[in-house]
Amino acid sequence: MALRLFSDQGFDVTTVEQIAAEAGVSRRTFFRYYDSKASVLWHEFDVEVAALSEAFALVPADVALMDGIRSVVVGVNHYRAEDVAELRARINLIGSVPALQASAAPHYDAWERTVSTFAARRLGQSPNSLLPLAVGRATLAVCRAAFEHWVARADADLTAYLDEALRALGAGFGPV
Amino acid sequence: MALRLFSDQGFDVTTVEQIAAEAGVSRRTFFRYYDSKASVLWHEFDVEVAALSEAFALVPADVALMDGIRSVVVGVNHYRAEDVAELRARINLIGSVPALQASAAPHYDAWERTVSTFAARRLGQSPNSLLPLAVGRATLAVCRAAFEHWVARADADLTAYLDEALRALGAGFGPV
DNA sequence: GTTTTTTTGACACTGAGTGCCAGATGCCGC
DNA sequence: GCGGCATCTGGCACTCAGTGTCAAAAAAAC
Repeated sequence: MALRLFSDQGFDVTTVEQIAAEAGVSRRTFFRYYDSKASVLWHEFDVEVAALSEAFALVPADVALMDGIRSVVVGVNHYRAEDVAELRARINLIGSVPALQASAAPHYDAWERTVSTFAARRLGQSPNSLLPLAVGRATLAVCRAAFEHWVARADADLTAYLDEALRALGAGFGPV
Repeated sequence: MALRLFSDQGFDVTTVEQIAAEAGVSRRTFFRYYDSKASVLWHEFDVEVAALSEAFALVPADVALMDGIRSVVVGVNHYRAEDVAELRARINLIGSVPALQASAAPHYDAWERTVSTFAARRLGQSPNSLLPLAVGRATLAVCRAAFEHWVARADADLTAYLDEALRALGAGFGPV
């Protein structure tokens, strides 16, 4: 499928024509199922957003804000062993191809808004207030750092990096 | 110039042909000075990255990591009163036009790397290590929240929001 | 089996971005 | 001044993503 084409020959040189042919449909039909060439890769990510949102609803009220976020995010990012190779390929592409980084914004936005909504509830503020916004953005930021760090080295579990990054965030990256 | 065209009629419907005509050059020449239609808007931002990098070099060694970051970022974001309107227009466009959000990645990346490099020096680690990466990303994340919050309401100074967001980050968004 | 609705493919079009080449423009020593 | 040089510019042609339109095909409903 598309992921293999992108990984093998590169995202930029792969045309929609090719992807469509691989899938046995016409170019025009491809664009009826996906908004763009890049959006093929974001489907899994969007699924995670939905999972995130469900998991947040189950966090007990006595868990501290950043602890709740950390447990939810780490929990949602447990992958089956047979899916890890594909996950790595996807994150690697997203992290290294400029055209794919460019396509990230709306998906990141939905992810962040999910966290912001949870933070807003906990803080008794609107999701558009400064603090909830900042919490949502910062959470994704450190997770992306963990994702990329994990892809760069094969040495540990993804969740270990996520946990470390989110703990550091919750501690204000200090005391230093 | 381009910013006015984008603000007046919208980014998407403004063609490079128009911008080039406005500047009195050909379409082809436009692309010799700018990589893309969007990159016109990022020049100022890239200038800030350079200023950031210089300011970090002057931070005394006894200032705590997140305090140093906060003072540098806030210091770099003091704008002259006559430039504020243009800044608002630019941030507003960047925050609301999908095509412009998509073009942000390389510029954000440079900004983040500047912060990561400072954090790495302070932590005695490589800029590619998990923690410095996370600090750089998270710092931009909360600043973007502050920028957008500032654009949405006209009520306070930009630096006040930046300061608030960065203080919250340094405190791990707690205690809550 | 016929009508209605959905899905698909073909075609044409816009506009971003790039490679290529020829002409214009500026700059040097002489 | 003038020829030679490098750089800048504009025109042209091309690829490819993405979109609108419409007619044919395929499914679904009756």
